[in-house]
Formats: sequence, C-alpha cells, structure tokens
Amino acid sequence: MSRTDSATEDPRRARSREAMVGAAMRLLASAGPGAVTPARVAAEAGVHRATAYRLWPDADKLLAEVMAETELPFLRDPVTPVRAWLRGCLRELADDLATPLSRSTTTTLMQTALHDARVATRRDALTDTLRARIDAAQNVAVAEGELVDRQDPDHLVAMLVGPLLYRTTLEAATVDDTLIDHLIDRAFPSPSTTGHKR
Amino acid sequence: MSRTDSATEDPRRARSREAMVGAAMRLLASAGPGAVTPARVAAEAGVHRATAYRLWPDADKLLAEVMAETELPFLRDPVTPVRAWLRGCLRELADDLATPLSRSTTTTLMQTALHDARVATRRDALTDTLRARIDAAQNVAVAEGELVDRQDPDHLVAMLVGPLLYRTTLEAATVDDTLIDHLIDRAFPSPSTTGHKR
DNA sequence: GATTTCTGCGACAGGTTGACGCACAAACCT
DNA sequence: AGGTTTGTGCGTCAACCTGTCGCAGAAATC
Repeated sequence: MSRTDSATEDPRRARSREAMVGAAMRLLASAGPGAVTPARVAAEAGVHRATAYRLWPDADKLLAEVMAETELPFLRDPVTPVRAWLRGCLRELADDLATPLSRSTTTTLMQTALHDARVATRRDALTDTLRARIDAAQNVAVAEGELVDRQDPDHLVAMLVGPLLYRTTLEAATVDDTLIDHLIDRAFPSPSTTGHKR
Repeated sequence: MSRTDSATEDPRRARSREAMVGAAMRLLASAGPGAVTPARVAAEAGVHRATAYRLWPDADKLLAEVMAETELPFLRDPVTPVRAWLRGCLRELADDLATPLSRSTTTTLMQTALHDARVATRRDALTDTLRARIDAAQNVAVAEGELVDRQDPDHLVAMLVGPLLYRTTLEAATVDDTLIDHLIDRAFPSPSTTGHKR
C-alpha cells in the first residue's frame, strides 16, 4: 500500500475527529443525545457537514464513540487504610457524577444501552470494571483486618455506588459527606463499628 | 359554547388518545424515546398521522404525557411490622424496575429531565413521593419501636432505592432477595440486629 | 333527524439527511 | 525541494420526514 499503514493517523483527520468528539461531548452535556447529530456536531466543531459522514460513515457511531471514550478514573489502586481511601474515591465519584457532562453520559449510556448492543457492551464493561475495583478494595480490607467477612461484589458495588447514582442521576442532587460516611459504615462494617454510628 | 363543556371527552377522541398513549408506551419500551415520534406512534396505534398533531399540537408533549401517566404504586400505607412490609415493597419495586417498560421510562425520565423543565418537574414529584413514603414508613417504625433513631430521609431513600436502581438500570440485572435483606439490615438497623448479619 | 365534532385522506412547502463530484490545501515520501 | 497522496470545504442532488391545511365522510350529541 501507499504510505501510512494506519500506524499513525493523518493530523488533519485527527484534528477533525478530535474537534468533533469534543463538540459531541459539549452537545451531549448541553442538549442531550438527541442533539448529537452529524449536522449539529459538525457545526459546533466548526467543520463541514460532509466531514462528519466521512469520519463516521455509519451515522450514530459517533455517539457510541463519545461514550466509549469516557473513562472512569476512580477507585483504582486501593490504599490502606481502605476505609479512608474509599471515602475519598466515593467523594470524587459523586462529584463527577454531579457534573452536567457526567450526568448526560451516564443517563445516555443507560438509555441507549437498552436498544443498542454495542453500547450495552460498553455499559457492561464499565460496570464490570467498577465491580472488580470495589472487590479488589474489599479484598485488601479483609487482608488488612479492616473488614471481617467478604461480601458478594454485586451487592457491595450496588450498595456503595447505587445511592450515589440515585442522588445524582435521579434526584439531580448532590451527595454530602455524611451520606458517604453512612454508606461506608453500613456497607463496609468494621469490627469496631458494631452498632449504629456516632 | 356548543355542547360538551369539557365535562366528558368525545369517545372518538378518547379512543384515539388511548390508542396512541398505549402505542407510545410500547414504542418507548421497545425502541427508546427516539422512536416516540408522532408518525411512528400514529402508525403503531393504527391511527392517521394527522390525528397525532391534532391531539398533541406541540409535538413532543406526547412523551411527557406518557411519563406523566406512569404512577408508582409502591411503598404506600406502611404496615407493621415495617421491616417485613418494606421487604415486600422493595421486592415489588425491584421487579417492576426490571421490566422493559419500567427500564425505558426510568432512563428516559432521567435523561430528558436534564434538558426539559416539564419532565424535570415530573421527576422531582416522583422522587418527592418516594422520599415521603420512605420517611412515613420510618416514622411508623420508630413509633413501633422497630427502629431506634430516625435518619435523614434523603439518605434513607438513597440507600434503599439507589442499589435497586443501580442493579436494574445501570447493570441491567435483577435484584435477588438477599440484596434486599442486606439493604434493610444495613439501612434500617434494628435494635436486635446490632453487628453484621447471620 | 339535524348539527356538531372527530377522523381519514391527500397534498403541500419547508427542512433535514446522506451521498456525490470537484477544487484546493495539507501532509507525506523520496 | 517536487511530486504524490490524502483530507477538507463547498455546492448540489434526490429522498425522506415534518408539520399544516382543506375537504369529505363517519360518529357522536342534542
């Protein structure tokens, strides 16, 4: 073949793609997934409409790519004491979920995954990651003696992250530190904290 | 005015409206909110396209009306013992949330409420109802001596319903009875159940 | 039975969607 | 540097979808 065997991307193509993905994220955050259409994204990105069809020939893969780009830099590398580390991580996660962009991506992910197998795969990958990280933290806590008995990771992640999701996504509210403390006390009962809290 | 001063609705109009709302719910459940468009709903309902515009002149109010019709017949009238009653209610709620229609309406509600004030009002009304009911149950439990200290209703509803939402809507999974038991044990600590459970 | 009201139907302009060919600029390769 | 490849901007195009309208016929009301 001619030259670049897909080792590196043409800078012009990269620029356009980058600009359009950014524009798509802005539009998603400000006007919802219905606004993420080739025409609007191209206009927002300052790019010609035809370019959108050239980079994403199959229309709505654009939205899928946007959501595939969102990573979750949370709950990585558990550190002792696990409880304090977890408190910080949940704090960050809750703050991120309260972001307009995060709210939009989360609800869009849940929504479109219901009828789009590709997005469903992405959603499952994200929840799997989250569950695995929580479970890893739990294992560290048990090894360090901070936690007496392991729990079903499915239950644990639901009890820890579920309330954050409820507050931010359904109630459109914020999460205060007290709730996070409660969550950890309840879902992550320590040998010392037996009864109800302070 | 001529005859019916809006006391009763013309049966033909009622039939059309009913058929279209049903069709809209079916479409919402099977193909997402993007499919709930006047043309598709009319076709699904076996009604002419123009009729859609006659009944809902302002286009997308149809979807709003569909979501406004969804009631939540859960957690009403707390009964003692509150813990057992609550277990049953959360079981019903979790089963309902796992329904395709409920999944779609829930995610659509969260999604569109972000950029539609009318739907946001509806969402707030629903969460307010849920919170009030949980709080009422809590008060009954305290009065009956099943619960020692009241909690912030915001926290309580998040800790009880959040995990169900996480499991059904984000993980697209079901909720087993063990999780519900854990939730109640943790979020609704009884005087007898002090430490960790059985 | 007379009148009002709703629906089905076809038609209409307006806008949007993808696709195309072309010219030009940018990046690559030697 | 010069030649070549590659991507973009631009205008155009048919096809589709949207929202609106007037009209005729059926259904409901009085």
